[in-house]
Amino acid sequence: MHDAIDTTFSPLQNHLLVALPEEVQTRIFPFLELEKLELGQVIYEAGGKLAYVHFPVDAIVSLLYVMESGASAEISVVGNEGLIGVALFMGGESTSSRAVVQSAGHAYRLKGSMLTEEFNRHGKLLELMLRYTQSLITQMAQTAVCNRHHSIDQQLCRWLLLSLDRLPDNHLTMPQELIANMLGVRREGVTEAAGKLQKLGVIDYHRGHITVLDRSKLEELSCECYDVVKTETDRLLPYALPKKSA
Amino acid sequence: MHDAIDTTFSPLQNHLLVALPEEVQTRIFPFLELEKLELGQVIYEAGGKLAYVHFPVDAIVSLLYVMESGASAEISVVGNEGLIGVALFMGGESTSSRAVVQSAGHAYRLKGSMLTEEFNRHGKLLELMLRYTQSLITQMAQTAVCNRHHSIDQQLCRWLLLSLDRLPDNHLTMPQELIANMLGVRREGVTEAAGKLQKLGVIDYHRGHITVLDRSKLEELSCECYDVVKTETDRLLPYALPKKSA
DNA sequence: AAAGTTCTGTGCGCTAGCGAACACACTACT
DNA sequence: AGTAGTGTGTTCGCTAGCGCACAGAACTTT
Repeated sequence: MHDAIDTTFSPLQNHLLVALPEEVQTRIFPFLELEKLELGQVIYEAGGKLAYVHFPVDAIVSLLYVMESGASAEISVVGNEGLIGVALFMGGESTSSRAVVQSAGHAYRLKGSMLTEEFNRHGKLLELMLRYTQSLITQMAQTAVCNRHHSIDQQLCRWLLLSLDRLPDNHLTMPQELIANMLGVRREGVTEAAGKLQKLGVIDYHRGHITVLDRSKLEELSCECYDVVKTETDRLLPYALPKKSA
Repeated sequence: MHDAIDTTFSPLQNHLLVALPEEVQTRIFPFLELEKLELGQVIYEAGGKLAYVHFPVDAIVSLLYVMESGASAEISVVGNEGLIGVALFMGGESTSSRAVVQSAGHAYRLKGSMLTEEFNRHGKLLELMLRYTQSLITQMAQTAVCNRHHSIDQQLCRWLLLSLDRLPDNHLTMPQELIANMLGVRREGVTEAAGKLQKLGVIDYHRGHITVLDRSKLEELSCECYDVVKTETDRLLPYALPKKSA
């Protein structure tokens, strides 16, 4: 699919890792393990003890809450701007949500004990992790509001944009059924909303392959939620703005 | 209503403050200022820089998101188990939500600089704040899911229970209009849901005065969300379980 | 080429919640 | 006692989204 995709990866492709001072990098980089993440793979289960934190490089991971009834909803999205497993350093060691791979790719994982050790040095890593956590909080809060007030059409746009920002290209592989799980709506609802976008020439959708054709139109059709999250994330994590800083 | 309610307050009535080691208490308690909080008072505005953190003793504060359209939704509730203003130590200094007093009462406030100074000593206070923040995250995530999947009836029960847990008695002063703002629904929707509860003898509702008569019934009628949040909060903040630990 | 699987489109009846409009409280003021 | 104000109950038509059921299209397997 890609020509360059199977070249070597580097931890520097993750915005948090690249922003660490060299001293910290030399301490923890040797312990990073590259892991391949398949679509749908569960990185950790709700309530389970976290053994690792994951720093995505080209994968996208969703924090998903699954209810007793089986109904689900996405709480937030994580790409190479962040990490999966904040509960580890926040002190809880587990979360009530599940982490699922939304777009296949790769991530570096680090043993929980290694991370907390560095965290407890109370240096730049702590500061970065906390700022990232706040951006996560913003995203979750916005998701709550969006779930309450906005239409499926708008939410789909928001979701596509959030995914797009974390993707190397404008192409996403994911059947409508899974998108429906993320948004917490019926598959048919997604079919309809995606159909509209298709008709407008904003996206191209074929059997689980979405290509975004008109990004600005997408932003226009989305609710304010995308913008709020984006702006706040950029404010909190300024280093993540340029493509690379290394 | 209470005989003891207008006696002097103490910072020890806040579960976070009471859990601090004595050494930290002697450092920061002299700087705590007792503040009276009126119903509807805005403690901080969305996007505004935070000057203080607030530790409620007998007040309840809601983190509320207000959209461009004016529609709103509650993100989480804070009582004497927590504090208002986590963004201060998380590094963001501001939030996209507003903090509104949901139940009048009192809180101790502490200058932001005082808090961050103590936070940066990287002791027990840091640990407590982070654990509390994670419980906030859990609550926000659950709110997002609840907004997506549960009926107004269920959500009202959840909301009442969360408020009840943070209240000295089983009585709450708040018109349906404001509850509607919190839940992000129409006032009429609340009227209907509250009417049902009234008919079932679960609550007594008269012109903004709610008295909970049958708490266990309320738990039964609520969605799973209340329980999830409660359990997780108790797990993360075990010191908050008994009445006092000092 | 045939058969099976996965993904998408469509149609239909149903309900929760919305928006608006209004009548009736109960409280407070003067 | 009267009047204004605030909180509550109710009604009615409307729409978004649900649950279900099925048809067809596009890939996969053999």
